[in-house]
Amino acid sequence: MTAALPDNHVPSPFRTREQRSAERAEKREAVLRAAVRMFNARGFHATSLDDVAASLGISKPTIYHYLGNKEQVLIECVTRGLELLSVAAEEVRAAPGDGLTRLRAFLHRYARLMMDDYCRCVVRTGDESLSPEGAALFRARKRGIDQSLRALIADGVADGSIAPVDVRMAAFMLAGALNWPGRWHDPAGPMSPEAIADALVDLLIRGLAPRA
Amino acid sequence: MTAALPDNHVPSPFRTREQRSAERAEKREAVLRAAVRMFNARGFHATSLDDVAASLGISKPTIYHYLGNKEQVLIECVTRGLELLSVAAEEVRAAPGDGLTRLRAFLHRYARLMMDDYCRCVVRTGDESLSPEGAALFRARKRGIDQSLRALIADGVADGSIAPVDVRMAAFMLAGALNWPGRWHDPAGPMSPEAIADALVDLLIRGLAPRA
DNA sequence: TCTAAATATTACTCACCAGTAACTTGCATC
DNA sequence: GATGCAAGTTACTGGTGAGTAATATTTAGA
Repeated sequence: MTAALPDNHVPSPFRTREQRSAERAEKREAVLRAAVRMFNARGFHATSLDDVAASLGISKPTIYHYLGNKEQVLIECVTRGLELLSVAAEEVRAAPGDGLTRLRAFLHRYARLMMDDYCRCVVRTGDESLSPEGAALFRARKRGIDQSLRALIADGVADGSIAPVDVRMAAFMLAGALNWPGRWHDPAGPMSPEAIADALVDLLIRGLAPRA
Repeated sequence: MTAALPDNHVPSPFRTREQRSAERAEKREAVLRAAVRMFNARGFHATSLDDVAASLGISKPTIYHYLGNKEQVLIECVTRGLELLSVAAEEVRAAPGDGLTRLRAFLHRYARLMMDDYCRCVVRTGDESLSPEGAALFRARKRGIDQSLRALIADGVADGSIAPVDVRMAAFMLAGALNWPGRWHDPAGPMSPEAIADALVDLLIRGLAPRA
């Protein structure tokens, strides 16, 4: 965290412009982090910004100094989560391999991400918490990820590495199964996100029927 | 709806005691039905009892005439949903057949139920909406259903009709995949609950990998 | 040293909503 | 027909929480 300092440098209590701007960004980040944790634990409506502020040892107007209003706090949180998922989707789509290999890679990353605070917030946030404009944006970004997922499935069906399934329905099924950990996973629990992702992806690809 | 009437009977505007009691039950039911729809559409916290009352053309105190408080409204709704799921679980557990056959039957009924208002409410309601006592009861009943699901999977693994999977993880995966329609399914959409259930169960049993 | 911006606070306003009190009307039974 | 219960109403209370105004304090920089 600390940058390399010149010889015999006594750390100055005075900050440069960049340091101040970085500090501001860090504080903003801390607010979002505290907020997303509370939203996930207690729900958006049941969490007051006073609570969030108190958990950081500050007062509510300080939050308004960094973020416009309560909805913007939520939007920033879900946007961060959506960004993580989108990046995963893009990277996998650009990778080589047949449909099933790439789908498996995506599912694995998706499952692990679902145990991240911001991604959990994406799954736990319903449209009803947002204003019409916010909800429209939210839906659009989710649709983008869903379409990446469908494209991967369609590729696999086309190249024969995936069984000839209904693409839309398969995408719903996979999303449901992989979103669920966002609701029940306990970070303090015994299973690591990695192990959970392994097990889930394997079950989804192979199914429950015994292999002949 | 109307009972068989004696010859030449002119319907009386006066109700018997049973009729009045049935009417009361019917009105109570209508309140729950209107409430669960709104809870599903807008979320519990975002729905006021004034809104629910207005949608029925009555006033809020009337709701309190039939139900104790807002939480009790929610509890009645989720209890109805849990009851439907429990009954399905019990019937399937009592039925004959190998593990896979019975599991498939349960999954199918579960998937269809998930498109019922009360069952959707079960999935969409988080513990945070309830008081500690309410949440404990809610969790206990959900655990019961989960254990039925696990028992069915374990039976199938034992008799060889299901691949040797991790039972806990498989139960999580199945629940996630089947709960999801409760969030996205649009009753006005083109696919019937029956068709959705068929497709999902098939995907879950067979997996995405091509059959050899 | 003086000023302006950034950071934070206390102390409010305003709206919404759960829940209640007190009252009205109508039906049913004695 | 008097009495009492059931079903509703209007009009309130009280609490909570989003968002704001006014203000204090620190720090950067001229």
